[in-house]
Amino acid sequence: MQQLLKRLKDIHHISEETQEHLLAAFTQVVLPKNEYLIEEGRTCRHLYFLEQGCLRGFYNLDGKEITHWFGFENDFVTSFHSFITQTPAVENIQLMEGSVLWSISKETLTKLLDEHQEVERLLRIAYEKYYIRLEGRFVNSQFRTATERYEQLLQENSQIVERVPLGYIASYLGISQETLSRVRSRL
Amino acid sequence: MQQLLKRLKDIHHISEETQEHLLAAFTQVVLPKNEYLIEEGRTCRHLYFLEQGCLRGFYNLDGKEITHWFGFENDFVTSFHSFITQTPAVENIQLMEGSVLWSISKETLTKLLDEHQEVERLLRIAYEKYYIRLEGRFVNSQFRTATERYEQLLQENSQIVERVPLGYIASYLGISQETLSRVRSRL
DNA sequence: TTCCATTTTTGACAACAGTCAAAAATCTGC
DNA sequence: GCAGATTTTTGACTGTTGTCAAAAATGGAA
Repeated sequence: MQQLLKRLKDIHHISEETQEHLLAAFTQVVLPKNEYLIEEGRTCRHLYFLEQGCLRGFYNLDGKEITHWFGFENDFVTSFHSFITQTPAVENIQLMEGSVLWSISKETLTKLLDEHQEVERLLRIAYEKYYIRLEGRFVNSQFRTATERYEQLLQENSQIVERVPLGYIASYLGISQETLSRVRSRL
Repeated sequence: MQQLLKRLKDIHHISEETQEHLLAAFTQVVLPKNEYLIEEGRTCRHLYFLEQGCLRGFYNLDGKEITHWFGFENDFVTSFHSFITQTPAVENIQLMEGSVLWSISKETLTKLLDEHQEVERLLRIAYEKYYIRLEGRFVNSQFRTATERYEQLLQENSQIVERVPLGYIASYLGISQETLSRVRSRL
């Protein structure tokens, strides 16, 4: 739980009192490999902090599974669209390893936001960070070739390459598994 | 200015008092076609509300201009990365039509955030909306063909097609101008 | 209206990436 | 350690898109 607290404090300063309330709001969840955290069609009522393990978000397109993001240690994960709008998720989130997570419900978070101005600010800053991170990924994905994207992944996110099956990485990069295999053998 | 107020109120309820402070914080800016709002390498110190007109964000990649987003009436625009982190912008923002904007500086916004909890919440909710909008665009851009992306643009954002030169749209969709021209002639 | 600059279209060709299919390698549970 | 399932690689072929170059169309200013 110290990990979660550290991550929160890295985003924005939190008073002792708010720290206590925040930590009390999270519940530990331990799940085995391949389990689903969120399933398509169901509304996502929790936000999770991933303490240990890794997972992927994917959706179905023309019968194929498209993995569009990965989560690792110290990430906050959920289907953001579903969690924010409280509408059914279009994606699935599945554990790629047995994982330890900390969960907070939408209601509890809303309550904290009302009661602690610091939490409101913390969340605003967290969204800022997440926004510009997504923007960076978007720009890179659209305007670089498959090989360039893989090379960049190797440099900036080598743990993905080490911990994730090639097929998932291929769809994450927006290319076929065969092409990725060839790109890799060329390097 | 009523347009700006309406847009803010659509995001989240604002008290009369906060409304006054908010509106007083914005300054009108009128700029002609082709003018730059933000230039690559300079740090962006303002957030803008676009009341009338349209503009594009683009950056240079291997000597080519890549337009990666457009702004139209009622959009909040800036180089978010530069504005949030206060580091030099990697992108340019250029007016595609003569435009009327309302500008707020980073310092003024920071002050408002400190003094009005409502503004903090409004901004948090705005980021939520912008985040899930970007997420949707990301998913579509990476996993659909050029033709599909253009068809979707026609359906969901026909004003882009009507108001923006084809060359800008092509790079927005991540394809060459020639390919877009052929896609269009086939429809 | 006319001229010039800009934007869009068309053609020919090359390169990159996708698909289908099968073989090879790797991982898992017993 | 073995058998079966899963994952990765390889091969042959196809199709889409990019590039370069030139022609056609469009738009704006005088």
